[in-house]
Amino acid sequence: MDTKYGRIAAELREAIVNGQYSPGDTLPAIPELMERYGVARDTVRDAVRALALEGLVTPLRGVGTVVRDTTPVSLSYNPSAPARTWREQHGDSATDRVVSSELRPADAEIAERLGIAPGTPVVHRVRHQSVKSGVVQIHDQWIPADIADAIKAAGGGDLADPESDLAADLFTLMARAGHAPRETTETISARAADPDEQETMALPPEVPVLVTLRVTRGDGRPVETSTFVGAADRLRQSFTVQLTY
Amino acid sequence: MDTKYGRIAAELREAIVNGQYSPGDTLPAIPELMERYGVARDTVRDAVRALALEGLVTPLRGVGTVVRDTTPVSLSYNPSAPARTWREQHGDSATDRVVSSELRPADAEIAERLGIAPGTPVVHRVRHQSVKSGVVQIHDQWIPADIADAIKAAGGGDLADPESDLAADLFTLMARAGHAPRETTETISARAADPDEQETMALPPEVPVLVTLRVTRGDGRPVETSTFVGAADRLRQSFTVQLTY
DNA sequence: GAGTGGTCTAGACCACCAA
DNA sequence: TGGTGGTCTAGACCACTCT
Repeated sequence: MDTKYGRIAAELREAIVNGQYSPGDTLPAIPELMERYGVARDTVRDAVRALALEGLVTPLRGVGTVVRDTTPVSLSYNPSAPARTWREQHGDSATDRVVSSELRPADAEIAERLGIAPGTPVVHRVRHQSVKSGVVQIHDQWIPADIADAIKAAGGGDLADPESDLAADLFTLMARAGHAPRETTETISARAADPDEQETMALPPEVPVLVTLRVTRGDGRPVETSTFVGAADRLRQSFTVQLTY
Repeated sequence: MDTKYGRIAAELREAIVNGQYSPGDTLPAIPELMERYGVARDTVRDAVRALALEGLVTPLRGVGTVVRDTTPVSLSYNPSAPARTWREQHGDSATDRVVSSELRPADAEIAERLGIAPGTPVVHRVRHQSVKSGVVQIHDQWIPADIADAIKAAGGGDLADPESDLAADLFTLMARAGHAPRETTETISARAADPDEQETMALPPEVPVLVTLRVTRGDGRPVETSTFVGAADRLRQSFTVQLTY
């Protein structure tokens, strides 16, 4: 890059990856960078925008340009033990917090994913999955109300109550309640983050999100569907499939 | 968005999704938009940049701001028939072209993925996988040279020759040559596109790429590793896993 | 209130492409 | 050569956060 803002971005990038700025630190303010490099305000902003685009920094009005933590977070799909919890995968400093859980009528998209009529009651649960540096994935999950009822009847706990401590992981509870998951399909894509997502995960607008749609089927019907949204520059999703040749 | 550039972007976005501009068309030039909206040049550019960030348009110097084709392209992973070809998945207008194929020493990363010593010869194949509107995925593949030799000896064709027509899909050839694939692991993430990728897939710099790393193992050793890089706003990758509860 | 980043202007020059 | 987008300036005003 032989532009001014490109050179400034390169210098700042170098300083960040070399550890001269640590995650949480703020870069020098725009007026200071203007003076240091002898350029106009918009030139500095172009440089900062380039870094934000790479996911290295998050400019915050009234605060400064904050250096992000870009340590990768891996999600692995292991068919023989697919329901490992977030904390089991990421250690004790990780948290998986249920932020809401309620009974609602299914909208058109969820109804289609679950193979039910729109308006049928479903339990909608939202979790924020975090590592030390903050929320890295938002998990929206929908479960048909009759399956939630079966789990409650089997002593598994009340899914629609965000305060309820469940007796085990959801798939195990489903199995105990006679709705054992048999097969799961995930569809992965990426897109720009919406403002809500930017706020919860402290993402600069330029960092995309990895979006995973999951539909889990039991015997003859879907038992659960989920949408996972995570910071694309930090998540790695892996899975293994057996082949027959 | 109650900024000027946000409103201009919204109007242009509306016109694009409504079909007033078709893929390949150019938006009105910057000076015309300046006059139409009564704003300064950089305000128009901010609006155009927002659209480029969403993957809707690609500004090209000397040409204009070109509207992109954003039809989604789905990739599905079907364990019972995992080696479906690109054309089988996407129809006759799709192409899967081998752009290079050569014998080379493995670099450190590839050696690690294949479990061999750095410098061991491997066949490196590069394909461009396209749909009607252009290249949407770049597939880099590495195969240990001894396995390529075994395939050649079994009459499957010369992998290192980009002109060679192979007798069947690679995994089938491997099975015939005594190196049947047994298991494959894919790791998916997303990141900004590098300049090469931007050029081959006609991506605006703001559109991220979905990156899939694949390692395929046969009996006791990796038989192949691949890197797939595709336009994240167009690709959907899905896979299905059987569960046991 | 002081300091931060966000938006916007009017004008200039440059790099690139097509006819 | 004329038109396109890309960069850059100097200055202004605004929105937001923190103390």
